Order: sequence, then structure tokens, then C-alpha cells
Amino acid sequence: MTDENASYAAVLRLFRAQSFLEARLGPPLASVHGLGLNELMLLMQLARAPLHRLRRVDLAAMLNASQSTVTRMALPLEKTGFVKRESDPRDARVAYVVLTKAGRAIVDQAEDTLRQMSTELFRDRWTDKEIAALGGLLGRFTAALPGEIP
Amino acid sequence: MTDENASYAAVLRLFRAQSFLEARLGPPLASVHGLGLNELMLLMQLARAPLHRLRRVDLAAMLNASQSTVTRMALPLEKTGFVKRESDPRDARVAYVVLTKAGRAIVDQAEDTLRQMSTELFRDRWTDKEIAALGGLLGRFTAALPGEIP
DNA sequence: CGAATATACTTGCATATGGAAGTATATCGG
DNA sequence: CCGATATACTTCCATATGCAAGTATATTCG
Repeated sequence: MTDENASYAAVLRLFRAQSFLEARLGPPLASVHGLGLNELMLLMQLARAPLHRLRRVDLAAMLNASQSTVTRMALPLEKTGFVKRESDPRDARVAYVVLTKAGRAIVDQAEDTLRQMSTELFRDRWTDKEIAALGGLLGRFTAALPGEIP
Repeated sequence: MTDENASYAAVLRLFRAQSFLEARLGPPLASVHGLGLNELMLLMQLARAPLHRLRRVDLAAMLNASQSTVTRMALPLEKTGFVKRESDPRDARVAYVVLTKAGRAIVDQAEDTLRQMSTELFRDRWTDKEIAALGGLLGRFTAALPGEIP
């Protein structure tokens, strides 16, 4: 197998692994916490942001989503009270998305669930070394991206 | 970092890497070949299937998608002539999706493009060993799934 | 200062997708 | 053989998403 094919194979497998994980983890997470995976990712970005708040445009970059997607994802989260809107006194164009107390609580709970499910996924077929190696290699992709989760 | 957190970190990074790759590779692929990534994945499954054909239900399992999604993805592909519909003489419920000559051609071209873009992604920041390691580890996920791409 | 440009966000439109219900066919158990 | 159940597919409805256009505000440059 040439280098080119190795890169290609890695990309294809990443796509497959992702669609599997989404199908495997998404529905249980939603049924337990009422949160989609993408909604959780949004809330997690807020949870680790300074002041628990981010501009929509920055959130979009962190989530690899469009601005309109962020605008509309924020609506139901506001309804349920997990985030609230805040304006910037120095720039009237900006509408921050701010994590509320309730939002912080649901993130913690949902992250616990996702952590458990992740552990379960690897249990019995992976060594600690392999898991760490996979995380490390994937980190080489994500390290350069905005919104890295430490 | 505990084992649990290592699994979780790997899963989170996989999500992030995937959304990045989709944003990075999808649009160029679509503009060059007029094919979305998911459409290409569907055609690739057909390209490697016996007789270049698959039942919709099997295609859905391979793509981690619902049956209705496959039904509707096939429609524009039929319009453009990349696939055609075929029935099973022994089971009238089945409607095969069959790759056409034109479909085979577009898969080859689009795969070439994706291969090049994948290579470009890793160039200059990854060693051959790292790429192979990443592909190998991801393969531990995907190996057990239906529709593994060899 | 003021016009041109850039930025942040929202909205309209088109596409993509899942789940549930509906239809047709096949298989199973008595 | 026949009713009950299972399977394959499609369609309906609701949600999710991107892009382009629209609105409001900021910044830049002459």
C-alpha cells in the first residue's frame, strides 16, 4: 500500500467510524438527556470558554458549522434555558451565547453519560495503550483547530 | 488521565476530526464531481459489492443510515444515471441499487480526487508510520462493521 | 467626516435525514 | 393451506443544515 493509499484509507475509516459512533452514541444520549450530540458539543464549547460565553461566529468556527446553523441551534437551547443571549456593549452586532446554570448542569450530566458510553465502546477489545495512541493521533488533527477540547 | 477519560478524549477528537474533514473535503469534491461525500460512499459500496449491486436495506446498514435515506439518495443518482433499479426475481420486495457504467466511472474519478485531497491533508505534518498507525487503529473500529472498505 | 468595505447576525429557500406509518411480499407455525 | 409475523421498501412529517440575500453595525481610507 502506498502512502497515498494509507492517507486515503485513514480518511475513509474515519468517516466510517464517525457515522458508526454517531448512530451508536447519539440516540441513547438524546433519550437520556434530551440533547443531540451537536447540541452537546455546542454547550461543551461554552462550558470551557471564558465567562462561559461565545460569539455565534466563533461557535460556528469551533463546531465546523455555518453561522445560520448556530443561530438556529441556540433557539431551542434558549427555550429550555440552557443558554441565554447577551449583547456586547462595545459592538452592537454581537449576540453572545451564554451558558446558564441549568446549561452547566446538563453539560456535566450529559458528559458523564458520554464518558461512560465511550469507555464501554473500548472495553474488552482495546488496550489502554491503543486508546491513548488513537487519541494522540486524532489530536494531531484537532490540535490546530479552533475550539480544541483539552 | 484515567482510562475512561482517554476513551472519551478519543471519541471527542474523532467527532472533531470528522466535522473538520467533512467541511474540508466535501465542498471541493462536490464542486468538482457534483457528488456529495455521502453519495460517494454509497457508490463506493456498490463498486465493491458483488455484481455492483446491493439491496437498499443492506446499503443502509453499510452507511449507518436509515432505509428512507437510502431510498431518497438513490433517486437523484438514478436521474443522473449513476445507478439503476433492479428487482429480484425471487423476492418481489427487494429493489436493488445497481451501479451503472457511468456510475463506475464517476466513482473512479471522485475517488482519485478524494485520494489526492487525503494525501494533501497529511503531507508535511505526518510520517508514513503515523498515518499507518492511525489507519490501523481506526480499522479496529470499522473492521467489525458491515461494508468495510478494504 | 463620509463613502466604501468588512463583520455579525438573521431569514428565506432548498436539500438532507430520521422515525413512524403505510404497502407489498415473504416466511413461519399450526 | 392459512393466519400471524417478519421483512423490504416508500411516503409523510418534523427537524437539521448550508448558502445566499438581507439588516445592522463597525472599520477603513480618502
